[in-house]
Amino acid sequence: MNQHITTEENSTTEDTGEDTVESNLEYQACDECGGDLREDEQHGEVICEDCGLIIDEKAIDRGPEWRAFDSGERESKSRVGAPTTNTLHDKGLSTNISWQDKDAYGNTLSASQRQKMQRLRTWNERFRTQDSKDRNLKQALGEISRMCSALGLNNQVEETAGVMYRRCLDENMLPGRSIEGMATACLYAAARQCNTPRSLDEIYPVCRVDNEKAIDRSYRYIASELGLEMEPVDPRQYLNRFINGLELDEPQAVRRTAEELLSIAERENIHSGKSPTGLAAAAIYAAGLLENEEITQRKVADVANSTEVTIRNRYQEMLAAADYPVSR
DNA sequence: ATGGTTTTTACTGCGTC
DNA sequence: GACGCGGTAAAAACCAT
Repeated sequence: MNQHITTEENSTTEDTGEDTVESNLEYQACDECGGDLREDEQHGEVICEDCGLIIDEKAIDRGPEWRAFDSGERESKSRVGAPTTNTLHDKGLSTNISWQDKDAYGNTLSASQRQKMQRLRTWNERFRTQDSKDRNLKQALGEISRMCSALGLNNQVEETAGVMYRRCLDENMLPGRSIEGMATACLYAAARQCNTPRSLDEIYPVCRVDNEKAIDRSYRYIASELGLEMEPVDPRQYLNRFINGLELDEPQAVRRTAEELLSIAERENIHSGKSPTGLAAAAIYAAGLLENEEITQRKVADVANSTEVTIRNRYQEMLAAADYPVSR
């Protein structure tokens, strides 16, 4: 049984997000060529349909759109209360007292009322995070949220990571492990499952875990304990991001060629056992050669967190497998 | 723990600008 | 001389067993 954890039911952007995003994008045009923009939700990127320029890597959570224009929509969109979210430790269901000292009409409160509200806030906060699990969860979700922002990962990843962490907590997997480590591991797994992988090398600098291996260990633990069936990362998922990190004249040509090379590599079975980032880097470098782009091994290695040696080995194998150089 | 594989580190020589 | 590239050897990391 393939137990992919997703949060489709609870995703706040699920049913309304798509049309909303599409209609928003209609009004925007690509800076480079003026083409239409398309949101690649899988990769959390906004891409120009024509030239493929990535306009925005960090998907913005545009939040729920609660408008309904006919009875059908009203039916499908109707909810009781606010949407629940796994990014808050109580799923956003608890009382929240505004920090502003305003009443419902926006009028400023009197001094005594202000004092009263302050006391209520204090107590509300105490009840909200009453037991240790809640406090634990609150901290973990805060960490996950922070790291998601730092890494430019979208809300779906945050939700998924949140669900995973909850499961870890429910299954009593936390004792003896650090909250930060498990939260980071959940995020790593979630990013992979949402097809927006980030390598451990990328995650490590933004997390608050002091050793990189601990994350890896926790990740494996989670994956096996929760029965996640994690497939190896597809190197193609790194292409856009890495290419974007290089300043190229024809990024799209390079991307297409690199994609092709990776597909061939996959077909010829020279990819298994090799690091996905290294493969992606080598494909980009090789594509650069074929497309007459000036890309140095050093630069690709840098954006891909790999090394020149690895790129050399991989790209030669790939070109050989592809029977290149064939000029095109 | 162990052995096989892959990646990284460090160093070298070569050609070019 | 700096730079990009290719190769190598040895260390380190990784992975299945």
